[in-house]
Amino acid sequence: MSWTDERIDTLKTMWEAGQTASQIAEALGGVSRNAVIGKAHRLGLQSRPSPVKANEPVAVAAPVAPEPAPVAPEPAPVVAAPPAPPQPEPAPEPVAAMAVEDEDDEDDVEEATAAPAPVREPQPILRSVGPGGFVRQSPGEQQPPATPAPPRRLVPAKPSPEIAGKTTLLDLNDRICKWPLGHPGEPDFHFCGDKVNPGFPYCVAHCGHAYQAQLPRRDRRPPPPLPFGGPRVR
DNA sequence: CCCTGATTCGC
DNA sequence: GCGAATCAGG
Repeated sequence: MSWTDERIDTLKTMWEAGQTASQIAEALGGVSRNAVIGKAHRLGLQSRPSPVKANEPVAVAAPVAPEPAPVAPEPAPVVAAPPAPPQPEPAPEPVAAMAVEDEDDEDDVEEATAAPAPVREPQPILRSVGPGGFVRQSPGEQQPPATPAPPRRLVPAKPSPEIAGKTTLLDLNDRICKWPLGHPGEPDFHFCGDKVNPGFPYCVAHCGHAYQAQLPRRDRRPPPPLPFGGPRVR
C-alpha cells in the first residue's frame, strides 16, 4: 500500500483533527500505526502531546479557586468565536473537519486545511463554542464528553434559497460554508454556501454536524461513519 | 497488560 | 521514503 495523495491527505486531516495514529491506520487500512506515525513525522506533522515525551510545563490556565460548588453551566451563546484577537503569535490552527454523520451517506470533499505551522511554544488555549455546545479543542487535547451541550435543535441542512442554485467549487472562499450537498460528479452537486460560523469552514448548522464530542474509544460504536470520504474498504 | 507517540535504522 | 522494532510514559 503506497502513500497516495489521497491517503496522505486523509492522514494529515485526521492527524490534525487529533485522531490517534491507530485510528488513522485503521481508517486507511493496509498500514500500521507505526507507518502512520512515521509518515506523519516525515510530513512534518510532528507535535502532539506525546505520552512519553515530557511536555513543556504548561502555563497555568486558571488559578483554581477553592470554590467546590460546580457552577451550573450556562448554555453558551450560539456563537462565541473570537474574531481573531490581535495576537502576533500564530493562532492555534483550526481543527479540520471531523466525523460527519449523514443519513444518505454523502461523500465528503475534504478541503484540506492548510498545513499548520509547527509551533512548540505553549500557547494560551483559546476556544470557541459552536452550535450544539461543542467546544473546539486543540489537536492534542481530548476532553471527556463534557456535554456542555444545551440540546439545541439544529436545523436540517439546507442552503438558503437565494443560493440554493449553485455554490460550486469555484465559489468557495473562507467566508462561506463548504459543506458538500449531494455527491461529486452529480449534476447538482454543490456546497452549502451559507455564511460560515467564524473560524470554521462550515456554517453554524453544519458545524453541528461536523464537530462532535469525542467519546472514549471503548464507548465508541463500530467504526463511526468515517470522515474524509472514508477509508478504502477492503 | 492495554494504550499512546517518538525514535532508530535496515531496507 | 518506508515501516518494523524498539523505547518509554500513561
